[in-house]
Amino acid sequence: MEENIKDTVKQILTEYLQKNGHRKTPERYAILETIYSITGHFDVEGLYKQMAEKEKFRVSRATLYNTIVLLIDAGLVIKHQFGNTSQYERSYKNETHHHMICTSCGKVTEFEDEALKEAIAGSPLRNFQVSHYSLYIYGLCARCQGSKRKK
Amino acid sequence: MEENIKDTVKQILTEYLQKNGHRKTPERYAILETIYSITGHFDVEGLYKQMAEKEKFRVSRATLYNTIVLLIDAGLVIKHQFGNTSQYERSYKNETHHHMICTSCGKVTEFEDEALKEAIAGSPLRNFQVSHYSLYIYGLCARCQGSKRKK
DNA sequence: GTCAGTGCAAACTTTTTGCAACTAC
DNA sequence: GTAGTTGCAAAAAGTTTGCACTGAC
Repeated sequence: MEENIKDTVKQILTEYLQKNGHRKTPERYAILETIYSITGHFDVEGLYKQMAEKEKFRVSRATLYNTIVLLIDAGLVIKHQFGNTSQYERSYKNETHHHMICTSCGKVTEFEDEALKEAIAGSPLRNFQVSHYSLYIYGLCARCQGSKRKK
Repeated sequence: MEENIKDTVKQILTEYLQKNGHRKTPERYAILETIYSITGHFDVEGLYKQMAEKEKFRVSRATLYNTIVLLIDAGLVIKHQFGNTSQYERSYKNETHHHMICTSCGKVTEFEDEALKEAIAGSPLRNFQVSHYSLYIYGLCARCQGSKRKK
């Protein structure tokens, strides 16, 4: 299953690169491979470390930034912005989900809600071609409700 | 009406400061006043300029950052994160709304949808005390749909 | 062989922090 | 008088950019 998805997204990347006159560099495939082995969110620093340590492939931060822009444009990655750093996650075959963010400890929890999804999908947007969306719900997580302390 | 709201939020700030043992400095009230004269979103740089130019009050950027944290904690301001800079907006008596963000030109449009609001409010969150939420819908705005160009 | 892509380091931007001066209490 | 606040400047953190080198085509 997982390998299947990786093959598919590589195929999508290949088509995207060809169509846009970009080169099929090993860096791009290695980055895509690594991203699709990460389940949740990641930021550039985390991706950098993971590639340096777990994968044998070392790429520069600049290339990570460049490549992520490509992957977003290719529809393979989406970008989130909570906290100080940009967070990313793979988007192909990744279930749409929502985010609960604790305003005290910063913990991010994902959840799904079919009714909510339908409500958002059914929202009448005039003259706007939706690609994806993000719902962030802020509040206090269970742990922080008792002790309202700031980190 | 507007003045009424400003008086009310100042009152809320006063109570918040007293309860938490903070001082009632003129900077804090001037910042609150300025924020509540801004209708939409703003970032720290914009707030800084507006205070320097339109208001007679000059405060340092450091104080703006410090004060905004207080105001968020007091429930008078909420924070958004689209684009590179943190965006803020006043939250007292400010209608909950959603955001459409154009992935091509970056334009942010606000809209309201009662059904959506109810769906979000009705979403069953276990062990999470909601304070507020943000829905960001990404896609192409009318202008950018024709010419899919990147800025 | 050519030019897009990469790595590196420097530059930039936004936000945080340390510290001396100030002031609300 | 004395902490809490402010302003400034330096530092930190994240991202972008310039440029020489490399390698995909």
